[in-house]
This record gives sequence, structure tokens and C-alpha cells, in this order.
Amino acid sequence: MKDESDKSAAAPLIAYFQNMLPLTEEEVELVSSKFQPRLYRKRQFILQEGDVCNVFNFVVSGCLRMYKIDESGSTHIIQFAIENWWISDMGSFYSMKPSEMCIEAVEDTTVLQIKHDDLLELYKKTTKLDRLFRVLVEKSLIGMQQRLLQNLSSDARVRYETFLKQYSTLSNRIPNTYIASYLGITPEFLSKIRNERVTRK
Amino acid sequence: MKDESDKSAAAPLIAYFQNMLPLTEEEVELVSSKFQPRLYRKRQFILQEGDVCNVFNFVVSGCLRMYKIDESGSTHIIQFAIENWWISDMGSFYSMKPSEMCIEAVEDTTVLQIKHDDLLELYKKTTKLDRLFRVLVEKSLIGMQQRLLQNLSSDARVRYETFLKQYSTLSNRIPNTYIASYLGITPEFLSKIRNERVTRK
DNA sequence: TCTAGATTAAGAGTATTTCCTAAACTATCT
DNA sequence: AGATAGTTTAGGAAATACTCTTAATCTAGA
Repeated sequence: MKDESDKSAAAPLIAYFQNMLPLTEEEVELVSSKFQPRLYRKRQFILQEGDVCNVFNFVVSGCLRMYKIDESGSTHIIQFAIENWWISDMGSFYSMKPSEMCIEAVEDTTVLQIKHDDLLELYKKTTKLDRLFRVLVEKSLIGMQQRLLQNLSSDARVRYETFLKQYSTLSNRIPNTYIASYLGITPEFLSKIRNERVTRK
Repeated sequence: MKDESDKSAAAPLIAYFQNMLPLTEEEVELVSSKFQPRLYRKRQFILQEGDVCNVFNFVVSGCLRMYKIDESGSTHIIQFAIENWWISDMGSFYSMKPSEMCIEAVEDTTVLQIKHDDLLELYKKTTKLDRLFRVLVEKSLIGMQQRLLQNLSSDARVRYETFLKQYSTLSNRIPNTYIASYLGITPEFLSKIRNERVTRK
């Protein structure tokens, strides 16, 4: 009974994987058994600064943000994760050292989580998982590189435009303070940019 | 004869892999046969803007830089690659679309290259390669995330200090103009920062 | 309904950084 | 060895991109 509900809970993840690479019946079983569904309410923490990030998260629905608070107290959002995105502090996850980051629910969010050791076990049991994770980490890396390039070469106005295009579904779901923190500017300045945009048109 | 010289050329790469994950005799053979050594002279291009990045590069010795030239003509260095680092425009490599980036030799540099199709073949033949590449892409991603965080939260002075720590071997091997471009500032401003550092001590 | 947080606004201020010019130095090429 | 091109340092003026502060309005949660 419990087994079956778990399996159906993992359906979005299985669909996501099948779309990349067909899985056998056993692999579906295996993956379904290791990923645990979990609901986080808005503002709940998936990871808190100082803790080891010992799970890898796949977002089924909702939205998470990963950020760091610097010495002067301002927060910097590194990544949002919405439906079908992965999020975790990989540095902490693989080194098993305490994280400097927080991961927090922006909305009520359902994730499928796998523990560090269980993931290693999966890697051992079926190398298909190595491939799947290779591909998805590659995708993350490509995205991260794009973002870095943006930050190096564009001012806040351009970065905001890009954000709106890239996260069109997200931009009216989350507070502007978060967007400001993602772009690396103050909320007040973002407000000015937004005002400019409106009056220009 | 040719075979044997190739095999020994791939030795640094094999050592690198063995250090992550033991390889069988056949796997060593296989990998050695697919990676081609190549020497680039200082200022030669490994990848030019507009071309598809169809090789993955492992740096045996020397130094490469990957950068983009923006609309206003300024260059932004995304990554340096020295001994035992990987470099390629993964976006272009996997999508087979023309790259917006350049990869160029900063010094005379020896690389071991694998062509796109050969890498896919390796992935097919031995899933150990999936794992090896998963791990090395993970490392790249962690590094990239660190860098992004730096750029979001620190000014040029701090970024320069971090660069010096992180790339201590590199900082006196390459022109300061490159470092400036990596940090996202003008060479003149970098010179000012350097001057400040000296007089402060 | 109350309270806290989010958004907009507006003006002053500042720091970081660029731009320009120029001179000194260094490496490269013939 | 000498010429040439690129690199580094320097200094001052200037711009811009952004922050800080205050405050009023609006919004959403308890």
C-alpha cells in the first residue's frame, strides 16, 4: 500500500528520466523506491546554512530558491528551481561539508528527494543513473555558464530583461525582492528599472 | 608504432582517470585510442566564434582561455584551463550549434582532444566514462557556482584577491589584461588595485 | 482587523569604475 | 639589434550605475 503510493509519487521523475533515456521495469522500481516525496510549505527550509546538504532535490511542483547571506547581511540568490528542475548545494553534497547556502520554499513545493548514500547506491546498481545525472549536470553547467556571462557583460537592465524571458512563468509568481536579489541589485533599484520600462512603452 | 606513441601521449589523461576510478586494461586502450594529442602555439585558436565546438579538450600542459566578445567589442573570459583541466563550450558541443565563444592558447599548450562522436561512442562502450564525466562535470559546476557567487557578492578588489589565491600558479604566467577581463574590469583599473595592494603593505 | 512585509517613489549621494592621455617598460619579429 | 606592437603603470576627470534614506501606499498573512 505504502509502496504503491510512493511509486505513483515518483511518476513525474520517472517521466522526466524516460524522456531522456528509456528505463527498464526494474530501474523504474529502483528509482521509485529511493526517491521520497516531500512537501515543503512556503518559507520552509530544505537546507539551512551550516547543515550538510545530504539530499538531492527534484522539484515536482512549486518553487525553491537557493541563496547565500554574505558578511554584510545581504542575500544573493544563486538559483531558482521550478517544475522539473534539480537543486542542491553540490559542493556540500559531495564533500559532506557544511553548506554556506540556504534552500528555501518560495511557494508550497513538492520535491522528490534522494539521500546521498542512496544516490551512490543507485550509481552502483545501475550505471544508467550515471548517464542520467551526467546529462542533467551538464545542462545545469551550461545554464550556469550563460548566467555568469550575463553577469560579466551586462548591466542590471539587460539582466532583468533576460530574466523575464528566461523565467517568464516565474516573474509574476515571486516577490520582486527575490528577483532583485537574483540580479544582484537592491529592490528599490529594480523598481526604478521597472518604472523605466513602463514609461518607455 | 604510431599506436604506441599515441598511447603514451594519453598517459596524463589515463593517470587522471585512474585517480578517480580504476580502469581495466581494455578501457585504457579504448580511451587512449580515442583521445588525440595536439599542440597549439601561443595565440592559436582551439575554437573560433561561429564554429561548432566539436571536441572536448583535456589540458596536458600550458594554458587556454575561453572568452566571449560582446556587442560593444569587449572580451569576457569565462574560464582559464591549465594542467588537468577540461575545457569546451559544452552548450555548443552538445547542441552542435555554432559557438559564441572563442578558446585560445595563452601559452604553447598540449591538449588531448576527443571528438563529439567518439565521446558518444565511448559512453556507449563503457559506462565508466559516463561516471567519470559525471564527476568531472560536477566539479566544474561547483567551481562555476563559486565564481558566480563571488561575482554577485564581491567587488573587484575582493574578486582579485580570490583569483590570486585560487589561481596562484597562473597569476604570474599570464598578462594582467587577461586577469582584468576575467574579473570583468578594465586593465587600468586592475593596475590601480594592484598599486593599492602594494602601498598598503 | 491588524501587522508585517512588498512595492513604488524620489532625491541626494557615493563608490566603483571607465575613459583618456601618456609615458615607461617588455616582448616579439625581421 | 632595432623596430614595432602590446603591456603595465599613472593620474585626473567624468560618468554611471547603483545605494541609502525616508516615506507613502499597497498587499497578504495571522
